[in-house]
Amino acid sequence: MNGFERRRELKKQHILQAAMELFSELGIQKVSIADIARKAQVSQVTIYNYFESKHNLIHDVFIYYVDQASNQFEGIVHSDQPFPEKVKMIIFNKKQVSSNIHPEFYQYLMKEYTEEGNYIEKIYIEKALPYFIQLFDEGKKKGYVDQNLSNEAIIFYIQMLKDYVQREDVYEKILPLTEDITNIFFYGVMGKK
Amino acid sequence: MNGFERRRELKKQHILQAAMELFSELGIQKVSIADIARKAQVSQVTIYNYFESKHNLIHDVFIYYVDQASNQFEGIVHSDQPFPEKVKMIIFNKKQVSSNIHPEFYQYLMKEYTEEGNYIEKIYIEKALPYFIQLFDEGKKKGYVDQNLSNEAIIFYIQMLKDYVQREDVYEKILPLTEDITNIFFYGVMGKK
Amino acid sequence: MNGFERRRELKKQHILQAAMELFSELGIQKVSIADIARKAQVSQVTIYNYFESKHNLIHDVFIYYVDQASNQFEGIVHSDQPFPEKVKMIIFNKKQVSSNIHPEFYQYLMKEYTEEGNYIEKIYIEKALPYFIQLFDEGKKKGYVDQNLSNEAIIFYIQMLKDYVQREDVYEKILPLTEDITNIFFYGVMGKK
Amino acid sequence: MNGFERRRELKKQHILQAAMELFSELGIQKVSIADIARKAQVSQVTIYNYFESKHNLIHDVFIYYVDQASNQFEGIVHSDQPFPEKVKMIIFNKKQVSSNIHPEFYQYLMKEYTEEGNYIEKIYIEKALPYFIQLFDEGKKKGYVDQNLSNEAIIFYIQMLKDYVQREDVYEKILPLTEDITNIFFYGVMGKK
DNA sequence: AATGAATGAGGGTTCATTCAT
DNA sequence: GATGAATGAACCCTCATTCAT
Repeated sequence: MNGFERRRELKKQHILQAAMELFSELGIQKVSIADIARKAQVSQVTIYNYFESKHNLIHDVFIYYVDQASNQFEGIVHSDQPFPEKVKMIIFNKKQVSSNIHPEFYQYLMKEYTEEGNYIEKIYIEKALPYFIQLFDEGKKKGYVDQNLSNEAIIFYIQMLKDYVQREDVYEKILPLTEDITNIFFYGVMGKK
Repeated sequence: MNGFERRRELKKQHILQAAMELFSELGIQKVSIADIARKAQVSQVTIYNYFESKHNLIHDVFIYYVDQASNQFEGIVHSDQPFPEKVKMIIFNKKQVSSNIHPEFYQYLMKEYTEEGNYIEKIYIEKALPYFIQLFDEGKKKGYVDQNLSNEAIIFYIQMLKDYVQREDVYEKILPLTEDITNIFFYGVMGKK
Repeated sequence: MNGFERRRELKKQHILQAAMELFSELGIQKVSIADIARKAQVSQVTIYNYFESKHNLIHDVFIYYVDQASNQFEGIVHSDQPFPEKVKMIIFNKKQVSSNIHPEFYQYLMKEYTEEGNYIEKIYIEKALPYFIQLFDEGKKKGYVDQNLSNEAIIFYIQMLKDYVQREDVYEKILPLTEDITNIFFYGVMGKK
Repeated sequence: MNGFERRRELKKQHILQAAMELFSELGIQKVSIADIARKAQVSQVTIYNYFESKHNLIHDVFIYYVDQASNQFEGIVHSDQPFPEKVKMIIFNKKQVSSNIHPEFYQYLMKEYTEEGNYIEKIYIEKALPYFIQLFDEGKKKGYVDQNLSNEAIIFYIQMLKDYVQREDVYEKILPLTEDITNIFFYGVMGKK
């Protein structure tokens, strides 16, 4: 990658970052291209030169998102903390780019794309899923996780928790419940016996 | 309530119902007043006569929603099925008007209103919450639920599950996991011992 | 048609008239909805309320056009002037709404519509063509027109002439040639013998 | 002309050719500079370096066009076919670059330029007209054309026919009428006596 | 000389809301 | 009270053109 391409790539990421932040804060539909252009300090047309349409931009933001997420995720999975600590971090570490897809992205993309939908899902599975599985295989081996539970069900739970915890409207209310929520996750509403 | 008022009230509910259905199907932002007017077979202005603004309409749809939900909810709580069955019904019974707020409603209202937010929350707490608490008190008494867990945490979990299960994009993938998900809810990822 | 509908119809025609004039003067592509709205003294959205899209508007202008044209045309055909005079009028009477389609309309519609294209052509044939045929049957009977010539060929000639004569860029240059052009039409470049 | 200039001239013609083809296919307004740049495989700015504006480019395409046309035209006029055959070729030979201006060019230029208009017309007259006149003088001498007809009127007819025949939307419908149309051109609607 | 990047201006279209009847 | 008609503001997108390298 030469200097030209590198600069182009940087600017692209700059725009993607701006878009991602605005999308996260306000939702996709409320953010206009003009908003993104303003935040990224480029003209609207520049965005079109890079991404061709709002649709494509959203698509690329999604990939950017998954990419960043899986990197951070990998860090946690490969760290040498005890298993429960890893799980807690994944669920509650708000600053981290969420490793699972923000639901609005996913929903939007699935509704609008249909065909590309499969491709997007593929990307997601390839990038993010393996770390989930690796993590819970570890959990099962170490006795923290019931061996009979399907990975799908566990991942569903983690994703769900992560999504919710990261939503601005619930985050604050949940903080004091951290311990209880972790407990429910590990021991269920029935509790340890 | 005389005949006039009754008719007015009916028409209002008619509009609310139409709006609710469209919001549920397409999300709030994608539904225009014109769409609602078409579906409810009234003129746009009639909607304004009743609700004054789209904002207010959404507000009222929300209340309508919570109202319907809490009624159905009450039915389940007061029925004479065993506790775990009640929980399962609440989480997985898709046809039922969701007893917790559809997240987009909640998010939208919280972001837009701020001030009224508190009022809306109050409504929600008054209407829907008591049944939750009643239900889990029953669960705790009958030994299905750990007495040390806070109601807030349990309710958070239930809401979260219900939300996710009801989302079109995940519903189908989750169906085969029903058993596992219920198990995790009751016994955690660690499983029964 | 009650008062409401009549007024609506009038306004529609008002917009159509404005659009037609602008299209004739500047071509279709150069005329923006804003231009038409300004000329018709309505808001842009009003135009959308009536016609739904620029595309549809053009379509309707076309029909409006053909309609007006065939009326005027009928007048000439049924008048009691001698045959050559009628032909001359049709070709050279510029003020008359051209009875054949302005080529840009036709081309635009054919390119964009494809499917509706057939419908449009049908309209045209139903409305305008019969008068052409009637006229030239008269011409053949009275000995002004060679009986062996196909109506298609004659109509093609007339249309072509009319189109050209009405084009702003050639009109003035042609005026002094009126006599010659008429002669060629009747007697060919070879001339009367 | 040295090597530099020659190369420059070649590139210019390359661009002109690309532009001409696109204009012919899609009309002037629908073709963007970006389209032309893509087709000619140069950057947009290169086009501006050579032609300064889209306006100028159109102008130069026009001249390029007339130039090519008059060359082909000369070939026909100076060939040794019988006169009627030459005329037929000019009118119906679609592949040949039209020797008369494509109407959209002419109209566009006339409307936009006004001042330069005269210059363009001059170019056209200088290049293309003499061959027309030469051809019809031949026709008059050989008895195919009425001596009393003005050249202007004849040329008007030829141009008009050529234009129409070359339009995609009418070409196919006209093919079966070739004979009739040629007859009308030579003998008029009245027919040979 | 040639290019990739960038942009202001404008076009078609939609929407929540108001006006007039 | 209810409606059809009308609108200003905003949105996505395109284009001819210029800037910077």
